[in-house]
Amino acid sequence: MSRNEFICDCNIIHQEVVKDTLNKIPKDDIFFKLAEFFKILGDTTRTKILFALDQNEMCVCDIANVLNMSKSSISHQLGTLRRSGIVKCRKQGKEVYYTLDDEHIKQLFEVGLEHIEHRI
Amino acid sequence: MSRNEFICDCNIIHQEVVKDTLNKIPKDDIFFKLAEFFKILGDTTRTKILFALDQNEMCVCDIANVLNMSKSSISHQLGTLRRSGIVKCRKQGKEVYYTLDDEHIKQLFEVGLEHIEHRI
DNA sequence: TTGACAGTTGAACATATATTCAACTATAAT
DNA sequence: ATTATAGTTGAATATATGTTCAACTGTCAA
Repeated sequence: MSRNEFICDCNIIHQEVVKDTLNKIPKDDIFFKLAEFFKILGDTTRTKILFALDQNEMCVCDIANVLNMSKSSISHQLGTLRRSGIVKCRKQGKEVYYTLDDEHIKQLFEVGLEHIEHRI
Repeated sequence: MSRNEFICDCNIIHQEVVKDTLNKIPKDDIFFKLAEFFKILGDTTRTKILFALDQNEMCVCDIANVLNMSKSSISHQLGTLRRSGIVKCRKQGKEVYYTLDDEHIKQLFEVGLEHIEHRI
């Protein structure tokens, strides 16, 4: 069992390590969801929105002014964040107010910033 | 001061909130680096690689076998992870062995998984 | 020296995604 | 009722990115 048992184009050099890892590795859908979550955080517009909402509840126009971007663009991103369960909104009159809906965001930012500092 | 002072296409509805947020918000390059870091984690292939490396030091072929993907693809992703300072490698003979080079990865995975659980 | 294999790399291709634009809904004010 | 504004949405466009392919380097063994 050293070759051609997998689709990949190389031999298994360390059978035990590979076997051990295959035993421990979670199912694909876990990685899919995990990557999907981090992908949401992997955009400057969204990270700015999340930072802003961590400071204050804000309506779409407020956010657009803070980021100096169009309402449409912000609204699209807020939709993405809402569908991911990271922000929630409440409607009041003509305005829609957004807040964070995830207690991990601040923590993730802190860890992320630590990584950045560590890399300078 | 309620209009046309910013490029964005809407009024400032809550001046104080906007002002307060603008005072607190970090500079663009911070968000750029932060998003860049999270973007790295926002791909299933890379999250799998990182999980695998968190279990064992592995060479490229080992990882390719675990993920059932081509050497080339894995090598490209390892390059991305290396340039981001998330993994490091050592060469021994023909093989190149990779390990994690960031103490935050496990922590980030845990927080990410908490978010996923919370969303089910 | 020759062949085999681990790994890297650049180009090409396919796919994903962020922003813009235009049209639309809903609410408030006159 | 009409007008103005907040916000949403789908299509289009431009850009970013992941994988494949082919060519390449470096190391080991015969």
